[in-house]
Amino acid sequence: MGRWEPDAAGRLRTAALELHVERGFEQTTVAEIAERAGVTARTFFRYFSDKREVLFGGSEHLQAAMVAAVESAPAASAPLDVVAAALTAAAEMIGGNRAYAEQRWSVISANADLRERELMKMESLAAALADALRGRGVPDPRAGLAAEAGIAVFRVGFERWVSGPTAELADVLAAALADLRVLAAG
Amino acid sequence: MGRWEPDAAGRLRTAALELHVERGFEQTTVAEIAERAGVTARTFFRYFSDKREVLFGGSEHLQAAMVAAVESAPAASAPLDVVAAALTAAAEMIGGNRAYAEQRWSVISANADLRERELMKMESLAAALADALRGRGVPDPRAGLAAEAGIAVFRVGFERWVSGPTAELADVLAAALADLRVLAAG
DNA sequence: CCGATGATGTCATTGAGTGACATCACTGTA
DNA sequence: TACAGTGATGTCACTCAATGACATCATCGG
Repeated sequence: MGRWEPDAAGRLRTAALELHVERGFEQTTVAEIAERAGVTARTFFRYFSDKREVLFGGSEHLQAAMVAAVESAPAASAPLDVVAAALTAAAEMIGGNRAYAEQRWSVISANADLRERELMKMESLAAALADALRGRGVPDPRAGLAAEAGIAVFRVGFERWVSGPTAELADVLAAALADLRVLAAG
Repeated sequence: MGRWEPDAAGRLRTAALELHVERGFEQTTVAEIAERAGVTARTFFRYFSDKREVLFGGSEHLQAAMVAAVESAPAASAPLDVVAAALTAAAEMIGGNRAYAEQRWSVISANADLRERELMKMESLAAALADALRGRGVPDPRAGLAAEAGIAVFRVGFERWVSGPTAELADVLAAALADLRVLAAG
């Protein structure tokens, strides 16, 4: 046992989400989040590089899972099928916590600065996927394109999933990818 | 003639780009930009909602041109062909000033906050294109998907254009779109 | 000549973010 | 047992982005 309550970062994440739901992101100061978590604002910035970052905790795990799915896909798979495997991996990781996803989404979509950060995370994801595709031998303009297209599918599908009626995330993403294929063929 | 030098916004844009090229975005304060432009920092914030926005002046025009291209495309065109028309319109608007685009790009790509804002502008563009496609009768999941895919093509193509050897932006974008079609078919 | 207008300046304030340094429980080791 | 080292946290001071309130003043219409 340490000198302090354990898991300061987790407490900060919880406190932040609570306060953001209660009164909105802009109306919440870092000092207030820190106070609810039982630390000071200085400690907040030791765990999170800025005020927004506290809402984007699991993004490295999601990225790692999607990259792993790309790397472990059959060697013969076409690029977009590999991307499909990455989307399935993402759905497995996120699709189970719809209530949490919805709450977090309501906070993020209500604030422009948070939407910006979300886009940045998606772009980082796309860059990692593109790298992984290049590692499989997909040549350069196509690797980036397949990755970006995959992220576009993810974003459109995810938004439909959190906003719309009950459905499995994996199914929504698969349908969106199928739609993209139809579009490109038409 | 006004009481002050005209075109304060233009002077601020010029001063900002100069300073950002000279010493980088983070190492430049709003007060310094304003001083070089001959105004105060308070005036800077009257023209631009935040420090980053001064670098994204023409984005409304680009958006308007692309939306207009979508709206004036032949009624029989498939969604992705309509998007292609929008990309052509974008290339016409941007493709001429490669030196400026390169300078601006070097500033933006060197800073995470600016890349975030750039992504936000792209997303706003995608939303506007999706709206325009819906206005043409493209049903809802596909409109968003086609718009996002088009923006993905634009981003990948634009980056290739500014970074790579001499080529026409319109050609690079057309090639990227063709690549996307190949990917989706494969 | 005068009052309205609009662009700008001045001032005060809040809050994000950072660097420097102090504190203090716990750990291992002599 | 004592003591130096480590690591997480607190404290303090500071810079700078961003905003609201109010003052200033040249120009324009009457």
